[in-house]
Amino acid sequence: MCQAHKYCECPGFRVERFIQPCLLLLLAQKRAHGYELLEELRSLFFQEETLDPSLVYRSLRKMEEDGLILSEWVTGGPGPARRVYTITEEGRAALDLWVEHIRKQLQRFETFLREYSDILEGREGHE
Amino acid sequence: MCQAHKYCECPGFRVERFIQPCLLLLLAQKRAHGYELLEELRSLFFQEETLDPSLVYRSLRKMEEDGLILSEWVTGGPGPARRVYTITEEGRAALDLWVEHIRKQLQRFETFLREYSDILEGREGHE
DNA sequence: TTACTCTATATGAATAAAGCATATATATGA
DNA sequence: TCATATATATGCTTTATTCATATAGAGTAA
Repeated sequence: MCQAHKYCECPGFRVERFIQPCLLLLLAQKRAHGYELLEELRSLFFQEETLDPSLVYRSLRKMEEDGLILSEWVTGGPGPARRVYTITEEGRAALDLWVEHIRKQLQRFETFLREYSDILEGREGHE
Repeated sequence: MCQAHKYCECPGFRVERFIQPCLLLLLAQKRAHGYELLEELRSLFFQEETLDPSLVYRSLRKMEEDGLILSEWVTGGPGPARRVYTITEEGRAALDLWVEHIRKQLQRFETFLREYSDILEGREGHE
């Protein structure tokens, strides 16, 4: 097994994808179906990284179960039938709470990178 | 069940704790034992939030298994025996890779918060 | 000396999140 | 007709996290 793979992308060496808040964010902008959301997630957040469609579809079903979004089947357009999702008021409230968590986590990341810089400076100082 | 609890701290509504990179970061600064690392994690990153000791100890054992850190028992000090960890070269390399991932994730968070601000402005614009 | 607390490490069991493989079906273009 | 893009979904497995609990040394207060 490739070492870089082992320490880059493998479980234990990845940062959570935060799919759920991203889906709520996109659905707060406009109603959309799963495949559309998958494409938007890829272009907006996960560019080069793989994003498993099953994770997106499963997350959507889970969020509907929890009352954060609603779905309805739309037929008649091109291609197969689409399940189109709409965010609920509960979903908007959940998004607002998510934002608080993401702000906190962002601060943790900044702390982390600051501490890391200090270590690098320490290394240089000893040269 | 409390709704705020359900949508704040419960599984599915939290941001990954990134314990492993934090442990590598702290051990890149100085060797330390688990309990010490637990306390440092709490004061530096997780202030008010609960941090389960079992997660820390289990992460440390996993990282030792993976060759990122080494441990030895230290007795003779006050209190029970401590298992003291030292980072390896492999561990330092893993930390460097983690840093890249955290920078990327930080950018995603910034994108997320920017998009969220746009939605809020949209709301205000319609008033 | 007993009870209590703090320090210190660890495991079993359950649940949640994520990844991998795969199935299904429609529509379109070569 | 065959391949590809669109679109959704489930089964299985692994990994991460939480909760509960066990163990034990050392210090301190009653």
